Amino acid sequence: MEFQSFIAHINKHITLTQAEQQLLSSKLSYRNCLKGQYLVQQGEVCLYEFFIVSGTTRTFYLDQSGQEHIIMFCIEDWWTSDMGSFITQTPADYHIQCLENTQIIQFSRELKEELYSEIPKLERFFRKIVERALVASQKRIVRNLSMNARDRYLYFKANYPAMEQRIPQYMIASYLGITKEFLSKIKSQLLQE
Amino acid sequence: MEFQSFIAHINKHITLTQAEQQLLSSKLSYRNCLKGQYLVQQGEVCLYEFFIVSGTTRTFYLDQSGQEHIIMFCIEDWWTSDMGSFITQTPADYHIQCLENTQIIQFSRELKEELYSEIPKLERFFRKIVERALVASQKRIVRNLSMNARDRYLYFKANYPAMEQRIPQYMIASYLGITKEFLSKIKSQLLQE
DNA sequence: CGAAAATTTGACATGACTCAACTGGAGTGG
DNA sequence: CCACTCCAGTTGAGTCATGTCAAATTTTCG
Repeated sequence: MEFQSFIAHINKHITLTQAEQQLLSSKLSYRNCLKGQYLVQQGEVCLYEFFIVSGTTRTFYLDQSGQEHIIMFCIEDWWTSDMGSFITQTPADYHIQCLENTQIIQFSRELKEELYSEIPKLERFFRKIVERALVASQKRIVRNLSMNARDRYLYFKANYPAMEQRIPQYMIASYLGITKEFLSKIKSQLLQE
Repeated sequence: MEFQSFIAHINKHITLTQAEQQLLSSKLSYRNCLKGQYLVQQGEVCLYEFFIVSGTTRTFYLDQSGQEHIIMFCIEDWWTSDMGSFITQTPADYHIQCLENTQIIQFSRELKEELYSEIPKLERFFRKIVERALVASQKRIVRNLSMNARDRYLYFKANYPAMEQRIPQYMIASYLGITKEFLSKIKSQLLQE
């Protein structure tokens, strides 16, 4: 079946009948995005939630002084969106950009409402996904509060080894909340040990 | 009716019938907690989600060096819990403590499952609540990344004026990610302007 | 009133930033 | 295949925001 990986992802959290899987599949479509392409632009209303089938995205905030602050990276099997914008239909706070060619499935509000009414179980699925994301987000706050730059980098390296390869260092620095120069110094210091 | 404020809170997000309101009320009970009391202890499994009827709580992480890092304050009409612990039944990452005498309604996993099956709409309600919390959490990450200590304080003051009165300064400092001494210096500097 | 807790203040230390110069690939075009 | 450019990454000197520690002061509350 075509949307196998997505269905499998859902079945990790709830159990869909064959009929429900069929119904769901019939409403989906893939979209292929190029490296560099924007899925959401800060200031414009975010119309979708995105499930990443393959590829990588970054979500970042551009402040008044033109600096980028990376909130999250997203890889296959994860969801991304500017949720605040999506649920209230107000201008997005963040940009979401593909860092590689990326294949996604996108969910508009209408599609989600339709799915909720036809497969009410999905309400539970999305609740669980958001719960997980909230837990991760709070843990990130704690790390930023309680760890210094060096330890945050070591944590990142240990927990997202795949990302360290695929993502340029200056973006990792931004994600960690430090400058690219300082990350470079941390790395060279770590090598000397 | 007894659980009026709670029912009103729910009705802000979904619409319950009279019968559903009755049913819901019949399953709830208040619990009164004293200032200083812990609702959740780091290291122990968190058994409930809490709705705050009145009072204030803080959620904080105690690191190896014994330092406290405040993740959030909670006041009336909000929810608090260690969600990671609650949903996976693993030891909690955080302490949750009452800063005043606090009246709560607590929801165990069993109660929530029961409610979900009897009032499926609540699935949607909780999804929305968690979505809101996630949006707030991500915004906090961005503020911590993009603003300096002084601006974070001004933001806090402007957006949570009520809390500034009720919460000791050293906790606000911890929430902002700075030391109490430095917050004190920021305040005195602001006064001189 | 008195003790404990919270806040303030000052001297000094340091982690992280800025800026500018330099290095080294990865294209690109002649 | 070389020369050129562009972008990511490195390195170093100087600076700044914030932290540490210790003492003084104020507030809270039994």
